[in-house]
Amino acid sequence: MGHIRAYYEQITRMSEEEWLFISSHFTRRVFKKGEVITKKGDIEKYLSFIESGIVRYYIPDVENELTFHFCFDREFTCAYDSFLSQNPSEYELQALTNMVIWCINYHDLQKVYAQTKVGNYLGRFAAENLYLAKSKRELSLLKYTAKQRYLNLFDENPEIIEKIPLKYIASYIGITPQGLSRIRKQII
Amino acid sequence: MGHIRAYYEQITRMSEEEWLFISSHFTRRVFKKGEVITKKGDIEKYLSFIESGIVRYYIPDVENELTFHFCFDREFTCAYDSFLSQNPSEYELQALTNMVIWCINYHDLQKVYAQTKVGNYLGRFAAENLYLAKSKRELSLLKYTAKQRYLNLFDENPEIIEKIPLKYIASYIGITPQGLSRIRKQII
DNA sequence: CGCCGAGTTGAACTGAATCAAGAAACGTGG
DNA sequence: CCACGTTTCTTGATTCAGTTCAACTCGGCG
Repeated sequence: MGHIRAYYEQITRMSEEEWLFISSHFTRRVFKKGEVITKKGDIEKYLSFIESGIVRYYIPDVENELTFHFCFDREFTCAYDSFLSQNPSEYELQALTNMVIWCINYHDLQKVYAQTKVGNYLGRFAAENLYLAKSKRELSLLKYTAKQRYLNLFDENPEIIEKIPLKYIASYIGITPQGLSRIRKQII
Repeated sequence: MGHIRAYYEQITRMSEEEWLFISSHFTRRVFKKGEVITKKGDIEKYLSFIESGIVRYYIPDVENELTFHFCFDREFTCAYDSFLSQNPSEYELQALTNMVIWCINYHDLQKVYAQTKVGNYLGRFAAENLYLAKSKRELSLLKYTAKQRYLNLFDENPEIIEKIPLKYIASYIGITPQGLSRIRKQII
């Protein structure tokens, strides 16, 4: 659980007391490669910190499943839309590898927000950064061709290209697996 | 300024004292149609509430200006990326109509966050909702064709279609003005 | 060994871009 | 209030990025 503390310390100082209060609400969970962490239609119960593993975010659909995000080691992961609104999720989270995560449930997090100043600050900071990341992605989708988006992934997040099956990457950058296969051929 | 209070009251209750503290930091500003509110390269000083008027968000470029957002009456408006990070803005805000806005500057907002519980809550709430809106837009860009995105605008935000020049709408849904003109012809 | 899913490749097709030109609407000054 | 220039919108012809459908290769695994 030290990884969570290290993560928080990058953002703001926190007293021992605050850390004990916050950390007491996290519990450990384990998932196998391929398992679904959060199902479409369920209400997201947990905000989770990834100790190890990779998560894929996708909208399931018999014909045309849509992958739109990945999370890695030492990041928080969550079906935020559902978690924030406490409505059923429109998408799913799947473990792409075996995983270990640390979870805090919705009500405990509300307690942290209500009872610690630092919790509230961290919550706002997290939401702001999620917003900034999505803004960047919006511009990427509007501004660049699929080929350019793929090349940008190399620079910004090579981990995605190294560790994730092509078909999911294709969906993530908004094209078909065949389309991405052709783009790759052009590049080499 | 009553509109701001009404807006806040939709989100959470607030004491008279808190309201007086918060509202004392807002100042009134006026812009003429076509004026630039926040310039690219400048650091965003203000978070602003729109009393009346329409704002366009865009990345200026001699060749290919990119419009990616609009704000209307009784919404907050801001170059958030710049405001949150206090780095120079990569985009601009322009008044599409004559406007009246109420502004709070960065340092005063930090005071509000530091000194009122309700301010912090409102800040987190705002960031979370900005995130949710961008998430929705991400999916719209990945999932639908330009034609479908245009039709969705009718349902979700007809104000945009009624009040905003076609060339900006085209950019917003990710196509050229010529492209949108053709799509329109198909629909009628 | 044979099966299955992931990735590649080819051919025909499509949505949207680009280039170019004309029509309509808009704003400003006389 | 009209006339003129500018901007916005439309339309046509051509090009291009990426899709779709289909067939094939490759590697992992029971």
